[in-house]
Formats: sequence, C-alpha cells, structure tokens
Amino acid sequence: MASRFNALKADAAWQKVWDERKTFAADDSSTKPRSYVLEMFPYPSGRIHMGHVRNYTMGDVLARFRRMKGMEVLHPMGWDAFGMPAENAAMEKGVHPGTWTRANIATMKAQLKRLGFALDWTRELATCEPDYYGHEQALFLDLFAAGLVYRKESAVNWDPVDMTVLANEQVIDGRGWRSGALVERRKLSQWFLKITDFADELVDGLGALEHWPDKVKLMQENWIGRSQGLQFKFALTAPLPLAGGVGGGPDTTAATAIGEASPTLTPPAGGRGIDSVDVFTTRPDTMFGSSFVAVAADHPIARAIAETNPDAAAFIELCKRGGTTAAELDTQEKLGFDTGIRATHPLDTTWQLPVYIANFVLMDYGTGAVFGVPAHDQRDLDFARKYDLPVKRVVSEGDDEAPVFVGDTAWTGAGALVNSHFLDGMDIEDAKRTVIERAEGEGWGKGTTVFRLRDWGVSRQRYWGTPIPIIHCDACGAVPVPKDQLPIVLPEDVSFDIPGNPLDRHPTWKNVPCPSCGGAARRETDTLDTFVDSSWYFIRFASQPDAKPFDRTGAEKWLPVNQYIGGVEHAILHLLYARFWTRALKHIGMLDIAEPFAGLFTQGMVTHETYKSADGRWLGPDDVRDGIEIATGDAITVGRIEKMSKSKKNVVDPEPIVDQYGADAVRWFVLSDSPPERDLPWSESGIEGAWRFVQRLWRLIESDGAAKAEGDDIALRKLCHRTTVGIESDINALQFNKAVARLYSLCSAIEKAAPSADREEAVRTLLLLVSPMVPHVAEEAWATAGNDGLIADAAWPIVDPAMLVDDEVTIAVQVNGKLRDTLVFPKGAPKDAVEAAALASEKIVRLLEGKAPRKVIVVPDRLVNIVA
RNA sequence: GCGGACGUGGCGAAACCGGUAGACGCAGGAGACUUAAAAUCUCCCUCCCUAGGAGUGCGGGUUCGAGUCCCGCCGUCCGCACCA
Repeated sequence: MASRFNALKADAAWQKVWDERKTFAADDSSTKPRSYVLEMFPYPSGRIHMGHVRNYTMGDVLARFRRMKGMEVLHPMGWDAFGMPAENAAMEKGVHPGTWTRANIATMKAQLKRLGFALDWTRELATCEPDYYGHEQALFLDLFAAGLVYRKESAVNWDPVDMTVLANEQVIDGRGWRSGALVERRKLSQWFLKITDFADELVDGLGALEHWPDKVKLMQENWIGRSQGLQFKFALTAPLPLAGGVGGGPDTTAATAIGEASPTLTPPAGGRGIDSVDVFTTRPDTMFGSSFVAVAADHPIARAIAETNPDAAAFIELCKRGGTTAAELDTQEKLGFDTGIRATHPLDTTWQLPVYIANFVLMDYGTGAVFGVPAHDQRDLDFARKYDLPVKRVVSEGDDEAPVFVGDTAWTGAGALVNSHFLDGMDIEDAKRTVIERAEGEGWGKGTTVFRLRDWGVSRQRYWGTPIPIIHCDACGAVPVPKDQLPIVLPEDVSFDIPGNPLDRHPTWKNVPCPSCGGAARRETDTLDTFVDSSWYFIRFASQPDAKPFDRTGAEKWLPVNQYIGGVEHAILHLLYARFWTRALKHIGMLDIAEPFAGLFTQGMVTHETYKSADGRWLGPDDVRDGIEIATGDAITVGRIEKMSKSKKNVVDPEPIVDQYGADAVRWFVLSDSPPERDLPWSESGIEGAWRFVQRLWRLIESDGAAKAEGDDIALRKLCHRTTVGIESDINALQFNKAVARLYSLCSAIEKAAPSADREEAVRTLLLLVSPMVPHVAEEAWATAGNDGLIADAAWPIVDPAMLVDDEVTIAVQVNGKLRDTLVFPKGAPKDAVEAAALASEKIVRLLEGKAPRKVIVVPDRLVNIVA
C-alpha cells in the first residue's frame, strides 16, 4: 500500500465517478424528505477565488450530510452571467461579451469540479443564455400585465463612467457602487417594478424568517424604512401665484407617499396658485409645539418663489451645492430662507407659522415639507436657535412643564403632553392617536405610512443584459412583445468601440414593426438590471421546463430554499429583490411561496496578511519569504490582515493550492478554526496543517484492518456515538469549526486505542463522519477497505442513545467558588454521599482547618461548593 | 448622529440553561526514531514572586458560584445616514 494519499490522482478519479454516475443529480420524483441547499451563484469573472471556495464548501458539507441522512437534496449551480465586466472586457480586449463570459464559465466550472462539490450539474444555467433570459422576459410581461411594471420619466442616478442608471440601492455615498464615480441626476424614461406595493409585506414577512440572521433582517427593515404618522395640510394665508414652468397639477418627479397619489401642492378652486402645503410627521402629538414650516429647496413652493425672488433663487442654488457625504452632512449648518409666506395652524386658525426653504429638508422623502417642533427635535432646535424662532415645550421632561424650553438638547423621550390644550396630560401615543382622529374627522389630514423604499428602477442602458420585451410605437405607445415572439435574443453583431449602448445604434435589431398596428416602431434598447436575473434563478433550478419559466407544482416541491448561503454584501439588494419577486409571482398566481429562502447564512470573508516592501509597494504572498522581499532581499513590513483584494496583492488563488495539497486539504482548511460567520485568515501553515490531517486520516485507515481484531473498547464506542450526535448538531447549525475540532479528537482517540472490534468500527464511523468535508480521501479509503458502493451514498451512522450516557462523572469540589479538587463518582450518586466525600477530601480538610463550613451547595453530577 | 455586533493565551478559537476557563488547531519549545534531513511519534506551552496567587477590555453590582446576567465606561468592526 502507498504510504501517502495521492490527492491529485484520487481527486480526479472520484470526481469522474461522481460525474459519470450523476451521484448528485436531484430526483424530482423522489419520495424522500427534500432539502434545497443553495449558495449564491457566482458572477463568471474569470477564476474562482477563496471566498467562493469557502462559500461552496459550506453548502457542500450540508448537502452531502443531508444526503447521508436520507434526504433528497437539491444542490445546483449556475452563473450570474450578465453584467458590466463583460462589456468592459469587450471594450478593452475587443472580445465579444458572450465569448468572454462563456470562456470564464468554462474555466470556473472546471475549477469548481476540481473541488469535488456535490452539485447537480444537470440543472446548470447561465442567465446570459436565451433559454434563461427568454423566460425572464415572459415573467416581465406577466408582471407588466398585472400592473406591477410601469414606465415613467424620472430623475435617475446616472453613472457617468458606466454610462448607465443605478438603483438607489446601488448608490453609496453619492457614488456608483461599481464604478465609484460621482453619480449625476438625469431625467430619463425608465421602467420600474412596483416593489413599494409590497413594502408592508416585505417588512412584516421578516418576522417569520426565524432562520435568518437578525442583522440582515434589521438591515432590510431599516432599508424599507417604514414610518407611521400623519400627513396633513397647512393652509397658506395667501395663495402663492404659480409662475411659468411650475403650473398645473402635481409634479411627477416629486416623490409621493407610497400608495397614494398625494399631491404636494393643491391649486385653489380658481385653479391659480398654491394655497396649501402638505407635510408628513411621525410626531403629530407635538403639533402645538410647532414654530415653523420648512420645505425642500426643490419643492414647488420654493421654485414658485424663486421665479420672482432672486434671493430665494440664490439660496436654492446654495442648497444644491451642499455635499451629500457623511462628513459633509455632519458638519453642514442648518440653513433656511424665510419666504415671507405664512401658514395657518390647523388646530388654531389664529396661529400663523413662517414658511422657510431649508437645506435639511429632502424632496424625496415624505412630502418634501415638514413642520418644525424645536423643543422635541434636535434638527429643528438647531434651526430655531439660529433663526430665533420660538421653542415651546409640549412634552414634559420629567417634572419640567415650563412652556419655554431652554437648553440645547431637544427632548425626544417619553412624557406627558403639556401646553397643548385638549392633549394636555396624555401620553405621546394617545396624543398621536387623538390628533390623527381629529385631522381625519375635520378633513385636513390623514394617518399615513411612509416608506424610505422607492420603486425598483430596472432599466439599464447596457448591451449585456436581458432585453426588455417592449416595442415603442408612435401610434400605440409602449407595446409588450407577444409571448410567442420570445425570446428576444441579443444581436451578436455589435461593437464596443464607441461608449454607450450598442443596441441603441443597431440598425436592424432596433427597428421592428409594431406588434399592435404593424407600423414602424422601435425596440426598447434598455436591458434589465442584472438583479432581476438573480431574483428568480433559484426557482428555475427547482423546475426548468422548456416552454415556460417554471412549473408551479415542480417548483413548489423544492421551494423554499432550506439553506441559502452567501456573502453579507447581498443583505439588502439581492435578498430584498428576490423576496419581492417571489411575492410578485404569488400575487399573479404563478407560485404559492411566501418567502424564497427559509434559512439564510451569511459567511465571513477570507482574509490574508498584507505585505509592503521597504519602499512602500504592496507585495503578494509569493513575493515574500521569512520577512524579506525575495526579489530585492530587503526587509518587508507585515500589515493588517485584510480581505483579499487585488489592490493589496494579498490574494491567494485557489487553483495552485488545490494542485499542491489536493481538494480535501483546501476544503478542510476553510472549514477549520474560524466560525463560518467570521472572517477566515488564510495562512500557509494552516493549509499545511490541513494537508497533514488528510494524510493522518489515510494512515489511520491503512493501519487498520490488517488482521481482524477482537474485543471491546466501550469508551471508544461511546466516543463515536457522542461525536456523531455532536457533529450532526454542528453541521445543522453550520458550525463547521466545532465539527472539525470534534473530528480531531475522535481521530486522536482512535490512534491511541489498542486494536479491537470497536476500534475497527470507530475507523469506519470516523470515515463516514469526515466524508462530507473531505470526500475524496473518504471515498478512496472506503473503497480500499472493501466497501461496496460510494461513501457519498452511504448512510450516516446511527446513534444509540444508550451509548450517550456516562456512568461516571467527574465532580468539581470548590471552596468559595474556587476549584480545589475533583472527585469521580458514579452518575446519579446521592447528594449527601457526594457532600460527605467532598468534605472528607484531604485538600478540603486542610483548607478548612477544622472549621465547619457555613453552607454546602451540591449540584448533582456537577460540583460541590463549600462556603467557608 | 442613529441602529447593530463583538472584545477570552503569541495566533484562529472552545466553553450546553450562571457550575472544573482556554477543548481543537496553528506557531513555538524539549525529547524519541534516523548516518542525516523530511515525515512521524511523545511531552511542554495564560501570566506571576510557584506548598500558592492572579486571570476572559476597564470599573462596579447580583449570586454559594459570573467569560456567561445587570449598570456605567473604553475600544474594534458592520449597516444606515439631514428619514421629518
């Protein structure tokens, strides 16, 4: 027998066997209990990285484990294959995005295969192929027919580098999430999905997601940003004439409260001018504390005034120049411009409030106008102090009920209403309710819910995406492409030598007859945001008929995904969109699943030390040995352990590591040590340790079974059963680091044990237990030991509960809570016997010096604490 | 600013419901085997003034007993950000 496990040879051999036998293909018609294990599918950027290896290894262990436990497991893989990098490559290298993407897929697929993942490759899909995106177009049309898709001209986030529109979610600190370029505001006609129709459900549904991290649920909740309050009108004392460009009804670019066409301004009966201003507040209880009204710089009132007032126009310009980054907002002073207009307080028509234009009011939240209550809002207080506006207390701060509020910290806490007429003495919640009821009764306001979430703009001015199946006709408007004409396939003959979208200048693809009237018309040349592609791929994995996106019954057999695993960077975007899409499909009756992902796990990143040369260049791990730069011989500085990134050069490419150590060592390493939700520091010595363990397993198997051993080893047998239960719970909780520790312990115990029948059985158990993690060496050993079939198909060891019971326990003996001695007792020994033995212990007798203990606490089978 | 998570040896980390802190691994040290090296095996490995004492970021508290619970600080990381 060979003394070393030849990973290179064994890996390839077993991968071939799994492939040929389609071992991991999921059977749709199986009657076994089902489990759908899914990792977020990769973007085919070129090569897999360690983050992929870690992500897919975790899912793989779970999938293999569940198969061994007798479940029918769906564990598929595909490619999130549309997107910008392919077009960038096209521009840089003159290669077609499709050619580049498909080559990357081939490379990465081969790399994944070399890691031995138990994937059902028969269901592989790539979102860039017409047999995927054609079905997506059909779904888009279904949503369109259901009224969940609409087109509107709107101010959008325009990324000048990527030359495309970004969703709000894709703008970070005013910059494009991918390009990092400063985002501009542009007006474009865009397609939107009505995610806001589901805003309430998307928040409420989070409550039922027991197996999601609280952190992610909280992030989604904050993102959706539901606020309940009162929307109401302040009447203006004199109508404001509408100047030039602002005339007519509600402004379509202004954000409105969700679910209502709430006008931000109301023309008076005569149809001329603005006579009121709508505001939204979450604190209607504080209405008697208000001292001003403030509108956003781009509010219709502000614009109307700017038409005739140059000072106002100048102030609006000043507001627009203000920065939007965190630091700028923090330091920016609250500025206002008194318009001279006065608003009438709805609860006291003799009370008039000044209307300001203010730089801290946002047009795209609520109604773009607020009323200020300085005593109970810090921002309002800063503003009031600056412009010398009244500061009136309406919620008592402890025992302070004085009407005039002094100090510079607003009181936002609980308290009883004061100085508020009919609200006096109520608590905040009662007062809110009372004011809303009154507003609704008197018709000047309405209880409303406002969301931070906006509708999802899905139009992208790019080539490499799903074509939006719409044709624009001058006579008929936007006409859906008839379903029998799907898929609308991207034209191959495109070039990327000029910036912009090649579809827009394609002569034959773009110009088509109108499906409705037959006249000359143009295809929509925008493509869908790639987040649409990833919003339903998990459904297509579960069911992939040719003629439709999925079969409802087929999909419902597998869905929801039992365990979804991926990076926390998708906590909002992808996961929110997929939750929305699932609800939208339910809404139109295509799928009856409440939530797409029953369980979610967000894994940590793979990190590595960083190195810098003497002259400050970043160095890669291969450039460095024993603290010196190999090329120059100079000493290097070791920097922080950080996420692997090309810019810091601290990337370790998995492929050469697999070449050198084999798939099992890599898999074992990424499962070891660090808890999976935390970052994993990659290290050369760590992978060597993992490789040593694989070899150690192999030696153990080789040394076993030469001659049939006889006899019992009850302790070892018990350890096997205990380890088995432990690992089951570790894997179910995705705590692979703990499972690894247990396996090391079992391995050591077997190595130390004398030959016996139990030891032989223990080796067999160990093999089964490690097989989800290191499947190649496990298969090789399984076959070498003469077992029939694959270990991948073998059953998980059965635990005998009787074997989990210990008959002896070690009892700690403490004096005043400090450990002084230990005693071994049969399990369940009577309290007084244990107490007597503890008090009789030599060490305890010496410590007590003859004094009687004041108290003795006995915890059965655990400890004795003597209080001296 | 708001919200959240986390702080345990040289390092990654364990510790069920408040009950023997540091399992397991990495690095390091000593020894065995070997002509030698590698591999492998055995032992040591929190700190200190070592019959003992101290110790889970710091300071208090509850308890027979606190890494774990409570209060107050300090620090690190993550998310959101003028959200009315």
